[in-house]
Amino acid sequence: MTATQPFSSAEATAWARLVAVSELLPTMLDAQLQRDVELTHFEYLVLSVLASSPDRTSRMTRLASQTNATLPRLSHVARRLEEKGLLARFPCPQDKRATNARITDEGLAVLDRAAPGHVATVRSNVLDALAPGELDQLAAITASILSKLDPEGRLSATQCDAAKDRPEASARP
Amino acid sequence: MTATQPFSSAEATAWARLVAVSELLPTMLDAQLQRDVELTHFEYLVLSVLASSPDRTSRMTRLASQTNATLPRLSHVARRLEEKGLLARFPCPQDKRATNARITDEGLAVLDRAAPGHVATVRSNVLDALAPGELDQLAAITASILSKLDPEGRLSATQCDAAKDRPEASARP
DNA sequence: CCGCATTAGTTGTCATGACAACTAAGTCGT
DNA sequence: ACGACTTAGTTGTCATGACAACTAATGCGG
Repeated sequence: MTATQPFSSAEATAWARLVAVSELLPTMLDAQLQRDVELTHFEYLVLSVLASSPDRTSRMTRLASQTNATLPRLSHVARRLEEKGLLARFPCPQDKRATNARITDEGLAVLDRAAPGHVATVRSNVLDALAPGELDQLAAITASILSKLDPEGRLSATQCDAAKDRPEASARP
Repeated sequence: MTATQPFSSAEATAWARLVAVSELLPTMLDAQLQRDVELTHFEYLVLSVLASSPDRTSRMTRLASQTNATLPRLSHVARRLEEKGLLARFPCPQDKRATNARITDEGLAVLDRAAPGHVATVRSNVLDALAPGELDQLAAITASILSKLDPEGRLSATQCDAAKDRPEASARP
């Protein structure tokens, strides 16, 4: 009723589509990984971050920020992954408060089994859709948005520039 | 271990950031709306679609596709919104299988109360972050991705071009 | 070196989303 | 006009995420 017309037509379009993508993309990723290897996309992310971490190990807090998650969320997932034998937790010697998480050999195996299908899904649903030039635009736009969503730059993707520094790293997707 | 290097560095960066946005954005939207008006972002979307529908009414199936949701999901949410008095459901006279959902006066009131804060959040977290030109790039990129995620174009945002056709409509954000 | 604030994690509760199973109404072929 | 098929929607079950409350270890000021 109030006459305020908050978004311009162009803004409304872009916003509606971004919302749709944020809704559909996670669902699709979860569905594919669940179907193929009984893993959540978030679990996959956790494992893949660990796989490319020094000594296959990361502290819970750091792992949480690397995966854009809250600590409680990660803690629950770590327990489940541990029960499945894909991950091991052990106390950090230096700081007895802290917990280290390490991916097991079995975890690596599952990851290797999962990777091809996951990569194919990402390609066919996202990367292949982009016209030349749109990849860099997407990187720039998401960086802008993340700088607002995560001002402290605590979370992984914002630091993702760091990943660019080591292009030879055995980066799992 | 397998040497396949599935994503290029640029791809990995863009992808990681898109994943981060898809993770953080819905959480942030839910948090703001929940705090301010005890509404999920999805509930807000449902109400706002209804508010700009003819006769404030839409059929469940259509409403589901307009909000990028599955029918079961919408059904649950509709029941909750009905319990809160923000929405009314009644059988469609023409097709007795179908159910119409209409937003109530109270629903409109809540929506009006919610809109300013929501719009401000969207602006400050997303739209304001974009450099000139990036808005259109974002619209184009998300359109491309949606054409893969939702090939049939069943869901709202893909049809969002239709929204462009009626720029004077009392579109709620 | 003692107490208070801070940091690291874990656990419990509750709401929400996906999926499957089900009911009911319309449609189509013969 | 009758039985099979399809469409519309609802409901139940289960897993997952957010948030709050809790425990435990560290660090800092006096």
